[in-house]
Amino acid sequence: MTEATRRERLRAETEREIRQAARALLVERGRDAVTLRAIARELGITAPALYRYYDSHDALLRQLCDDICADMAAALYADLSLETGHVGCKVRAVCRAFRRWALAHPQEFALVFASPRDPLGADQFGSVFLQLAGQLIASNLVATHADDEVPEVLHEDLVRFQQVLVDAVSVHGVQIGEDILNLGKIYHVVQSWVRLYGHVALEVFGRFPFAVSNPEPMFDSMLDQMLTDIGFQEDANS
Amino acid sequence: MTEATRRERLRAETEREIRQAARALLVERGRDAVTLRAIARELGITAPALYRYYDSHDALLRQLCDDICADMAAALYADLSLETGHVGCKVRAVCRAFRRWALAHPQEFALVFASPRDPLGADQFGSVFLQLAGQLIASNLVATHADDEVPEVLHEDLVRFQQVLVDAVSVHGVQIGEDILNLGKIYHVVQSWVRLYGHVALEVFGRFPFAVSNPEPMFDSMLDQMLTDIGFQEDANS
DNA sequence: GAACTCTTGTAAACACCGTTCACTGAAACC
DNA sequence: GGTTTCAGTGAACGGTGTTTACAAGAGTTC
Repeated sequence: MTEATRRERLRAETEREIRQAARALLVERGRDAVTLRAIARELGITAPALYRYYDSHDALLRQLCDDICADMAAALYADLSLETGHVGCKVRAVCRAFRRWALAHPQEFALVFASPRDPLGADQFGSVFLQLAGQLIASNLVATHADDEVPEVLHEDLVRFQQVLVDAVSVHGVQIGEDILNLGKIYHVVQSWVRLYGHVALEVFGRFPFAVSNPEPMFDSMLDQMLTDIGFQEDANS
Repeated sequence: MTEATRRERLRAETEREIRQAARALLVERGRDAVTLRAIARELGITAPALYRYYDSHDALLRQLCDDICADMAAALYADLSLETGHVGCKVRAVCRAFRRWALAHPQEFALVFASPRDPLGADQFGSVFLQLAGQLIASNLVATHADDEVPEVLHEDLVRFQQVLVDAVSVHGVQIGEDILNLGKIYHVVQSWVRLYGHVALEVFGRFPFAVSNPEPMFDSMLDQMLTDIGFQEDANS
């Protein structure tokens, strides 16, 4: 187990502390408070020492994004594992978990999901959504959508997403045939992501055009509608 | 016209230049480049002089947000005035204009619509949307939604939005009866805002789970679906 | 026109920031 | 034991928001 040398262990430990301090600063005092000097102060070292671990402040922020994604994925998986119902229930659970996470971690959400930087890859995205989307589409419950519903101009992009989904699911050893993962279904997954993300972001940023005093039922209501539209919704009360 | 004294005119002029410089910096080099010293440098004055106009850097940023909202509203109104069709066409036009504006001004969009700061009031929001939403709801085209579709828990909040809409429309001298502006319709307007905002934000921030090479038809497709769901969509090609 | 106030700007300073560089001292290696 | 590797230091540079004391012009009053 302890193959690593003493120096390597110390380095790993310090790196862990750096990430931890950066995360705490982001959560407690916002993005602008995540400064090299503040992190160093927390660890009891000086700012230039951090350059032994990260090339720049920006690189450290990127690492922070990755950490956040990983943590979010873990949180979603955790909530998902508590849900033992059929696929529809699982989708609902993971959507609710996403909202809950975003509201509990607004700074992290803003950094990862609403910053005009490089688009994040599928892996960084937290594979939870893709995993579940794949399973959802694969399940025969969503069989009402055919390819010809989807405008031809979108085919090229949706095929790309199809590949992303196949790859995401195959990581866990599951195989999906292209006939099951058709474009009509994929299109509806994209539409669902639009609504889920839209609702959560509006709520986190307080950008509904009126004061919302009771946001949770509003979200659940949107979710019901979404699940109905996507093609399976046996009962609205989960 | 020139009631103002010479000093007042000079002050107004300087303030205008400050806003202009701040805006240019935001657009060209991002939020973090909007610095008091950079603005002052642009005007050929020193940074502390700016404190004669704004209490703090943060206050200046707030002003910047207001300016952006006003400009966006003007842009949307301009695009809207080019559309001479019925209400459905106007809604489509303003939604497209919103997307176009957001993509052309990503930094401004991020600042105004995706920052974890105080929620913006209805006026700051750019009254265009509310105006149009009011007109849309008032038109009998959207008559398919009844109040009992809407969960009771949401009534309180939707009534608040109802009031916001009535106020927004009445500013322009138009009166709407409560019977026409019913909760079912209002609910669908909120759902539409969720989808519109979600799609635009995902596109601006590059947060679709796959590379989108052809985003415009995807947006139009979403818009078609949205207009259909909201209850009026005579022909899909506008 | 002189004296006065109000306003707008300046310069200097403080504490903070990211980043670079020459350096130390200890761990790791041969 | 000598050498190399490397985490960490301290000083420095130019940048930031903000405060303070001060100057100089504009507007006002007598």
